[in-house]
Amino acid sequence: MVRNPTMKDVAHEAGVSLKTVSRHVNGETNIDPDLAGRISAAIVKLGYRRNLSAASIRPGRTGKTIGLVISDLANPYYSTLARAIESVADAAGYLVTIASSEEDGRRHDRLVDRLMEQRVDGLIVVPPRRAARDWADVAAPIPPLVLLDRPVSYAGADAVLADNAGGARAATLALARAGSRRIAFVGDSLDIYTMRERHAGYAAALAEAGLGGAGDLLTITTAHTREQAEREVGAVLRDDSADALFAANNRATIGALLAFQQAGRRLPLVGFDDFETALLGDPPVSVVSQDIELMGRTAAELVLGRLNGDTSPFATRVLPTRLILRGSEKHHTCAGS
Amino acid sequence: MVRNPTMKDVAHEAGVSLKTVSRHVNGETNIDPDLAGRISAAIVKLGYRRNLSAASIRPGRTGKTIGLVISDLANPYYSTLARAIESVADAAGYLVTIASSEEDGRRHDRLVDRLMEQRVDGLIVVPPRRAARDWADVAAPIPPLVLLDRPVSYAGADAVLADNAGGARAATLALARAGSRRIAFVGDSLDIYTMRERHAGYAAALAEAGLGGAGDLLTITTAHTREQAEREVGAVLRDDSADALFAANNRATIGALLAFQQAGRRLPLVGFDDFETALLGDPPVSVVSQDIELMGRTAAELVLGRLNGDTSPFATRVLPTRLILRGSEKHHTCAGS
DNA sequence: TTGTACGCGTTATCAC
DNA sequence: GTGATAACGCGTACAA
Repeated sequence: MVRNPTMKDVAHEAGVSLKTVSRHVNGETNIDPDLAGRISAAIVKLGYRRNLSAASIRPGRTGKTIGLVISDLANPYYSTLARAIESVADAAGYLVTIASSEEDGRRHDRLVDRLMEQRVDGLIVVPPRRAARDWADVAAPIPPLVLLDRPVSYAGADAVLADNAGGARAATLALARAGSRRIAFVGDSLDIYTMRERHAGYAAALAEAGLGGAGDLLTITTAHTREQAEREVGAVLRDDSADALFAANNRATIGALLAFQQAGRRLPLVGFDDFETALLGDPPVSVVSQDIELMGRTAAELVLGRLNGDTSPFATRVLPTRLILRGSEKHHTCAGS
Repeated sequence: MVRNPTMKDVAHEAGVSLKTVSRHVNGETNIDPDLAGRISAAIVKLGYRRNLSAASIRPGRTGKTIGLVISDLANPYYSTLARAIESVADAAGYLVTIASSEEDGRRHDRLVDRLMEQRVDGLIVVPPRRAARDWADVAAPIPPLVLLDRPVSYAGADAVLADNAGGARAATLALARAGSRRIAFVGDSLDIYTMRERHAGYAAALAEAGLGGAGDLLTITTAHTREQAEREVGAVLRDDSADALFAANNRATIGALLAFQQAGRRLPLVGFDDFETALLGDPPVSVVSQDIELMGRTAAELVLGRLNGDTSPFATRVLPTRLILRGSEKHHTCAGS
C-alpha cells in the first residue's frame, strides 16, 4: 500500500514551502503564477489529495458532514427523507452520514454519540419510540440539532413534524362521510408518537361524527409488520367487527389490501402515507399524503441555517398533510369498475 | 457556543497527564484505580467526548467510515442496498456516508473525490452509466473498492453483480412458454450496463424460443421514468405491437401496470425486481427477484475483508436471480379470479 | 504505572 | 508574495 502523499511532499516536490501549497490548495489568490504552476504539477505528479480529516481538527474548520439517525433506511419513508436531506446538504457542500436506530433507544444513543465523536456539524434525528436518554442529559456542546417526527422534548432543538392528527382526522371523517359507522384504526403501537397523534385524530373524528363510543373496541395497535396487519384485518373481515378501516401507516395499508385480496372482499379504506402503487388498486387507494421531501428539505435547511449563524428561537415546524381520495374510501357492494 | 473539552482539559481537571487520560479512554488496563476514578469523574464533569476526527489522523488510525456512492437513495433498490451495507458496517463498528450520483458522471467523480479526501476506509460504488473518469486514472492510494451492478473495469477492485442476463432470459422464456410470440422489452437506456445485460438475456431467450427476428422492433429503451413507461406500454396496447411484456426494471413494471389499468386490458407480464405490492396485482405480478440485501452484505463484507487484511485476488461475485411466477406471465382472455 | 516529547496533516500567525 | 513556526487533539516511543 502506498502512503498518501502530504502537503509536505508536494512542497518538497515543487520546491516551495508548506504554506504556499496550502494557499494554492485553498484557492487563495496572492500567489506567484510560476510557483502555482509548479505546485499544480507536483500535485498531479504525486497524486496529492488533501486530507480533510486532518484539516478539520483546526479550530473553525469542520468535516462538513451532517449526521442523520433514522429508524430504518430500508423503509421508503425514511429513504425519501434521507434523500431530500442529502440533496440539500450536498448543495451546501456537506456529506451525510446515515445510521439506522431500528427504533432501539440504546442503539440510537450509541449512534448519536458516535456521530458526535466524529464531530459532525449538525444532527438530524428521529428519536426512537422509547428514548433511553434525554437530550438534556447530553453534555454540551451539542451540534445544531433537528428532531423529526417527534415533538421537541428538548429546548435546544428545532423540530419538523407532519400534522399527523389532522391528517388522520380528515381520513376518518372521509370514511364517515361515505357512510361508514364502525371505522377501525389499524396501526402500530401507540408508544410511537406519530401513532398516538394519528389515533388522537381518528378518535376526534369519530366523536365529531357521532361515532365515539366504539373507538376503543375498534383500535388495533398490533400491526407492527405487514404480515401482522394482514392477519388483524383478516380477523376483522371474518368477525365483521368493522365496516371501514383507517390504516395508520403504509404497512398497515398494504396488509389490509392483502387481507382484502385473500378474503375476496373489501372494506372502505383510507391509508396514512401515499405509496407508489396506490394507483394500481381497484379501486385506487385513498391516502393521507405527507410531503416527505419537504420535511427532509426543511430539516436540512434548519440545520444549515443554524450552521450559518441563524440564532432565532428554536421552533417546531408542523407541515400540512393532504387527503387524496381515489375511491377506496367508499362502499363497494360488489366487484366491478 | 461552548468549546469542546479536550483530553488536556480532562487531564488538567483530574490532575494527571495527557497520556493517562488517553490510556483510560482507550480502555487500557495498566492504570491506577484511583487515577481512573478521578479521570472518569473529570470526563463526566466536563462532558468530554473524544474527537475521533482528530484521532484518525494518526498513522494506523482511521475514522472507521465507509463511503457509498449510489445513483439515488430514494430508489427502493438503492435504499435496500444501502441498508444492508449499513447493517454489516455497523456491526463492525463502521459508519456509512452515503451520496447519490444521480447517474451523473461528474457528480459521481466529485463525490468519490470528496469521500477519498475525507479518508474513508473503504468505498462501495455504483458507477454511473457514462463514467466521466476511469478508475485507472485515479491516483493511488485508493481505499478498498467494491463496484456494484457493473463489471470490473478496473483491476484493483472487487465487484458484485446480479445475474442480470440469466434473470432476463428466464423471464422471457417463461413468457414464451406461456404461449406469447411477440414479447416486447420495456426498459431504460442500454447505456446502463444492467439494461444491456437484461436485454442480452431477453434476446438470447427469444432466439432459443425461435422468436428471434422480432427482437429489435420490440425493444423499447425509452422508459426512463414510470410515466414514460406508462406511455410506451399504452402505445403498445393501442398498436397491438406485442402480445407480452418483459419489463426490465421496477419503474417499467409499474408503468406497464398503470397502462393496463388505463386501457382496461392487460398483456402477459414479467418484471425485473420484486416490489412490495406485486402480490396485490390481479393476477399477482411475476418477477425476477434479485437478493438485494445479499448484494449489499456481500459488498460490505468484501470491503471489510480487505480492511482486515484479505489480500486474495480481486474477484467478481455474480449473485443468482430467482424467477417468481405468480400468474401475470399467462394470457388472460378475460377478467376474473 | 506514569509523564515527557514528538509527530500526524493541515491551517494560521507573523515576520521577512 | 513567501516561508519558518506554532498550534489543533490525539497516540506513542521512550524515559522516569
